[in-house]
Amino acid sequence: MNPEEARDRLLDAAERLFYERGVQGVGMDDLRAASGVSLKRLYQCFATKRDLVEAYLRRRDERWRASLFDHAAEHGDTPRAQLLALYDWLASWFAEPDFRGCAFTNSFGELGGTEPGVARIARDHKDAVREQITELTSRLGVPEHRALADQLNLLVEGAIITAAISGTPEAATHARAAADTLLTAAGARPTGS
Amino acid sequence: MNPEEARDRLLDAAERLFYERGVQGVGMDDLRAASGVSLKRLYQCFATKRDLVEAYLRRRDERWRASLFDHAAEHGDTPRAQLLALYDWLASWFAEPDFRGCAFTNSFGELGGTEPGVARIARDHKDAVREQITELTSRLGVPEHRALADQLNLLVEGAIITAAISGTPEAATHARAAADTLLTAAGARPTGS
DNA sequence: CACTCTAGAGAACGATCGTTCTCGCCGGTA
DNA sequence: TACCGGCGAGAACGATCGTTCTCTAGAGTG
Repeated sequence: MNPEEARDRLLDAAERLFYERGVQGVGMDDLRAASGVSLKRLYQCFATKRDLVEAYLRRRDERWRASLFDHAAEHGDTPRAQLLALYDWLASWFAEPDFRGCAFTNSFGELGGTEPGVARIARDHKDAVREQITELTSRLGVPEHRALADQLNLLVEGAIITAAISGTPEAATHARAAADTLLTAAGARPTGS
Repeated sequence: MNPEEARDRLLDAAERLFYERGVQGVGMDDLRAASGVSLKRLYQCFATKRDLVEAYLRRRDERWRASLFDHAAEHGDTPRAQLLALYDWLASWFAEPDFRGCAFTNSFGELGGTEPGVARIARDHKDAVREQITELTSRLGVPEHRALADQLNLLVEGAIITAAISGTPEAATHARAAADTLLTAAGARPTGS
């Protein structure tokens, strides 16, 4: 097994186990067993558990945002439709059987108070999401598009945490309806959807 | 020291330390030191750490909701004003120096995947908050008041997690503005505020 | 005073965990 | 063949932690 493959398998195992059980609920030996990578190679790839946790979060940030905003770009021909498509993506995410909320929110809750690196990665992730939403609202041609983006972002965050803790996906449809109202009130032309 | 006082001091220490560092970041000896209650009495009050964690969360649920909705009742003479007052309460909470988000969200992120008791308490808490918001929207005299309550609740949740991770309190004002828009769109008479 | 009961301080125990070390095996090379 | 370097398996180490146990001192009671 070459080093890149070992690293990928470790990150795959880390993503699955950390997300499912929390960081402190997964031991290095669990990761060895789940990845098939020996402890010696594991510590060659990641000198400490903290390094592995941060690499896991950074990779997840990139993939998660790409998946969300690629979906939006592909499922809407207007900025307004693209913004509403965010909530459709959330709905299908919430329906996945192993959905357990936002990995960054969960990691922040677990480690944010004691691990500044984790807190910073969570903050960077949330900032990046909000920035990409702002990019979409900027194309609506409405005044106060930044304030609108902040409000739409709150609906995204609220839907994720509500769906995670309630265990039901309906928060996505509530968020979508609220977003539709806010878009209309902000002056975005309705698209009929 | 009588048993009730020991219990109170333990719960006070637990609330402060668990909220600040996360459950797994606090040892039983830390709680002993912070509370001044000996380990022997600690285990007389709470047979296991899990029992203490759940008691901490239950007490916090009662106090937190009472504080939020008492403030709403006292700072609004109409249902609409009371609903908007929720976000003012959030703003002052977010500004507290040791604010670190929702204790239930944080505990769910840390332990929800492995401790069903914690997951259930978090779910009960969120359900209770939403129920109390629904109680307020029911007095607005608008159609679809339940859907409106769900949407206002998403703004509350989104504001809490956003303020926690960003470290800034501005999410409360964004949430309030969005709530105002949603209330108006739902047909609630403006109060001028 | 003698006895008993309780509580506190802190040691001890057993489990877990992050990290490192040992050892034996195998592939490449002269 | 003889050597060598790196690898995997898993033991070992040291720290932490939840929980229990020991020992001692003191308060209450006759």
